[in-house]
Amino acid sequence: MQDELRSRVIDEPGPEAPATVAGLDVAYSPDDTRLAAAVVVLNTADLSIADTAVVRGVPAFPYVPGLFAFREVPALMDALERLTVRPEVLICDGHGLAHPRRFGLAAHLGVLTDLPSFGVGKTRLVGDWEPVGEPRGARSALIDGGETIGAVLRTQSGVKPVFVSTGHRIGLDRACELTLRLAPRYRLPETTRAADRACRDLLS
DNA sequence: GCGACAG
DNA sequence: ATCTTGTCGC
Repeated sequence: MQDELRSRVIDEPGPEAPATVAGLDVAYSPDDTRLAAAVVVLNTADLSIADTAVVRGVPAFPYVPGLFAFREVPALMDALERLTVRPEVLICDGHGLAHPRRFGLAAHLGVLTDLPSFGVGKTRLVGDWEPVGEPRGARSALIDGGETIGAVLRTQSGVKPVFVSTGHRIGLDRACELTLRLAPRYRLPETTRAADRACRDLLS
């Protein structure tokens, strides 16, 4: 299914200066029987919240590295459908093309919604990289099988870098640029932080 | 057979 | 992802 859907990924520069960006995240109950999925739309200009959609659900699939999207996509699509404001870019918690078959969660959601999308992951799934420079904004190419599949980006000096990879209808440079703009103070972009809070709140 | 393995 | 324990820094 991933090999099939991958053919629908579009490689283009993407929006120059999106006015709205959405963060997506999922939280689980301790026993793994329930979950909450959130999509929070932020205004890029001041990082204020433009819209929020949160839904309760159940895991649609066990956690299997490489098949992660099948676990979270159903609930995230439910949340996306409840949005009032249509975001210009989707920023997912996980990888885009930095995946064994080049079709991680961010690419999957991008194809299903046909919205520009990319992933910001906290740890690597596949790929190797050279040490990243220390200052904020430094980046190193994430390489797998001889091709660049993403970037290891330092969003804060002296803090562990994040893994940025494109999903659909956006280029890596713009994805990194946006990630930096959305992470003025913390390691993770405000989109991810806002979504993480929203779904965690609904779960508890 | 052994190590790696998004969230 | 979630839980636990401990340390560092503002």
